[in-house]
Amino acid sequence: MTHYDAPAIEKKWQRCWQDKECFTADQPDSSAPNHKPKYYVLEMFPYPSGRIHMGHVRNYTLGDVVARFRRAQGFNVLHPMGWDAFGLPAENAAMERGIHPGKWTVENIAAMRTQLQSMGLSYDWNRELATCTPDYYQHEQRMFLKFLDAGLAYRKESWVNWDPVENTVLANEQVVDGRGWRSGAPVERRLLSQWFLRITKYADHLLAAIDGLDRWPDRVRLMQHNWIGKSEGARISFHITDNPDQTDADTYAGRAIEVFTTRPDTLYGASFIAIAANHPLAREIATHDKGAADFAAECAQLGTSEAAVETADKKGYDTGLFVAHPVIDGATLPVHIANFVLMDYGTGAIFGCPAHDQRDLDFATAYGLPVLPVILPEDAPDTVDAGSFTITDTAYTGPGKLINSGEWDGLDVEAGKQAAFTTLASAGTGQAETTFRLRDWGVSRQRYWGCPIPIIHCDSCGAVPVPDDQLPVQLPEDVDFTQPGNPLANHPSWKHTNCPTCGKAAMREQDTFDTFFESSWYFLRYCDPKHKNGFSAEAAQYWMPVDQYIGGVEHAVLHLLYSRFFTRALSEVGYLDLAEPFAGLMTQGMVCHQTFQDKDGKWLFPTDVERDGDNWVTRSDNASVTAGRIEKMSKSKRNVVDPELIIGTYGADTARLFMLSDSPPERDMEWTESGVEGASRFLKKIWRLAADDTIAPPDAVMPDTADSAAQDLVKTVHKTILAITKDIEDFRFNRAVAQLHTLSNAISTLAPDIAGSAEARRFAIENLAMLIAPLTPHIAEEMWHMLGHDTMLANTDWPTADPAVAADDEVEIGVQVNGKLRATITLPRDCPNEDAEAKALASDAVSRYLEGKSPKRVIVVPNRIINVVA
RNA sequence: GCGGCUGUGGCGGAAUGGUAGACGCGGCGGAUUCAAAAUCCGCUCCUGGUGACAGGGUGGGGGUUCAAGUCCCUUCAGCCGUACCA
Repeated sequence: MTHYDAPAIEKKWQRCWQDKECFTADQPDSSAPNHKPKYYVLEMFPYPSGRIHMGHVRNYTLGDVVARFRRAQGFNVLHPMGWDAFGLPAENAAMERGIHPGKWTVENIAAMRTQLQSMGLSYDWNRELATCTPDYYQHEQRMFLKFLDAGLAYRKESWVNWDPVENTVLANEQVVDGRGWRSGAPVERRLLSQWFLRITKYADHLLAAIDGLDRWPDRVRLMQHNWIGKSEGARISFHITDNPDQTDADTYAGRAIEVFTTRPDTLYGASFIAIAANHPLAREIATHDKGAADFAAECAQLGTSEAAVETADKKGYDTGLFVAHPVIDGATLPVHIANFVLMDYGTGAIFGCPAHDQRDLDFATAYGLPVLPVILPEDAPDTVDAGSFTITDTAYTGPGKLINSGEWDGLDVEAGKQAAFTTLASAGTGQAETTFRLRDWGVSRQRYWGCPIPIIHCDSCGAVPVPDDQLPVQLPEDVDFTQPGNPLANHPSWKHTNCPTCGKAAMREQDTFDTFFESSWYFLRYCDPKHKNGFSAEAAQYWMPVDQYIGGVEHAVLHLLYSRFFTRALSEVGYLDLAEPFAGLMTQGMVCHQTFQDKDGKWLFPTDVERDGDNWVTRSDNASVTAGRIEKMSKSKRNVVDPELIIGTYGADTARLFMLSDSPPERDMEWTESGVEGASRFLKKIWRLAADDTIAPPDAVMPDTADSAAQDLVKTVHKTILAITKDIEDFRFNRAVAQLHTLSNAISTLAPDIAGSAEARRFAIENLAMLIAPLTPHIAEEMWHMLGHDTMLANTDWPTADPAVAADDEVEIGVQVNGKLRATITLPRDCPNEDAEAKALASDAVSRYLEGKSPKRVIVVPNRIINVVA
């Protein structure tokens, strides 16, 4: 008996699959109708960082199981792979190591492709794409120009993080505590003119269509729902008053500040107006008010990330201006500039009602503003009324009746809102309005390594699209990363061109697209990867939507929402006719590993340490090591395991099996050495089963005289087929693996010398090979081969089970007395409830607990449980 | 801050509202071996008991139900996202 030689087996079958083109997807052909139903499996394509990591191994193993399973079930499967090849890391490599981003990227792709191929993934490599090639990105230049024609793209000013030392725009992740990550200089907010895609046009559609995404995880649907953030409220105008104490007031008197609120019912409780630091009025005031200017500068240091803005201490600046209360005659409210008001949401201005909004209350407390309750809580004691109800340090946001609110008194919150709409509308100072949290998608990036935006700026003609015959606009190769700023803007000649309209000297747009642009349509390119227009409507119509999309939950909102929008936008401009790109979605958890630190707190690689009894020590010099928390694998904490090392040591099948074994796919998992060993041990075990020469030859038939134990094994096989089929359909791969363990235990414990054993074991091992094939395809093919087949499992149908054989005749069920388990009894399956009840009551344990009394009630759940209520 | 998720033996996890802990890891005991590795068999939630068995148990607190890991309320801890990382 030869031993299980994973590297040799894996290489052999990978070559076989390739030679026989097992995984080439059939393009639909109208002259030869394809009777197989299509199935599109897609994993989120990787950024080519240079080496695959365990997150990739997990992601692509999950996808490969689905692809192989569906192919075995008779689907025409499309399972492609490519490279999300534009992005910041390539530019960082260029700056740090002097290597060209393109060269770096191409080398990384080559290395990672080899690594992926060693995993035995069933990709149709003919469809491979890399987004950094003009062959790919030229299509998005045309898409963008069509969006522009259709009014789906436009230009406006927006804020960026500016590093004054590096002269570059920083990504949010490059801003650490308000400073540039490389320069350490405090960042400034700067306004730049940038391109936007009008995703908000589809806000309602994108929101409503979430209901139809029934094969998406609920949490992702909820996150998208909340991200779009539809809220219905009112827009209210507050007019600035004359104020004798304020010399500037005349400049502003009579002008309106537009406020959006979801709580117009609390208008009587308003005690101030707060506007964003970058609100037009605030910026105007800052031009002549040093205090306002200083405050704006302070706010600008927070950078542009929402988390930074929202977690900052609530601060404000009193402008000295007042506005008239729109409902209370003669009342005025002070106008503050506040750091917690966002210009991007609503109108960039709010009215503060401290009694019923915690943030407003914190602000009012800090700045000595009045707190007037206008909602009396539903559950307030009778002794509390409008006069005595007070708010101290907790705002009340629940339901109740309006108080201190003039003619609205006594209404509930909902009726109060309606009353407010009526009052405001008749006074002409406000109306009902719906706003969305979702903002238009800013696609301009001040970077080199991205798709050039095909626009020419002409002093006379403005922003002019690059004519079709001049597309694609290609990136220049000769760029310099040694000087600060955007290399595309620094390039001596690339940006200079002539205006396509008037012919005068003009400048190219020097920004490139956000890399989410590429990932918003790559799934369409795969449908027809050589097509001159990016893809054909026919191919897209056939393959789309993606039946099963798999990737990290970190993309739950942005990438998925942008892709949903992009598919709609492309349909609007005539590329195809489809709204939703992803019919099914599975979001995988992270791969984690224990962390290790030496006595100086330096992070250590798992390969640097070893166990010494209950402790950990360094391999090199036995120094003691602190074993820390189990965290997401990351380079910075060095708690990484290299997939190539694992595949080299144990084989791809072992790595794949361990990925699928213990944790459910959507949950975080911990990579452990012992887990890998366990997976490896299991594969060696099933290998020995297939290599056993006491099993029957192919085509052997179970003898009529077969022992009942042999028949039980056959039954177990049928049960296992049913269970694993369901488990794979439901993405419960860890359970499928457990079923495989149970089956292999049943095979190995069946005595070899009883009647029917040899035949039953052949039947079981053949099915074991077929069932494990999607998970560990190489060893499955080899076992199939060892069992005497000259076909390939890659071309073999999924096994089917006979439910009648799988069904048990008897069931063992629990008997409870008052909800506590007291006995178990065996009953014929589906026996009448009366029989079940009689047998339960007859059991010793039950009569002991009943103490001769008759039960009050007996609940019989057929084949499940019996509960006797005493 | 806001939005989302997760929490079950020593560990990863299993459990259509119906016998909590399948399966694996680790551990303990045994077989095999000159010995070891590998392999095979048995035991393994906690407490008490020789045992049959009894009691407790799904982050904490409360509730609904004949029955709650599962549903509801509340609270704590950790993780993900937060619009220029991908």
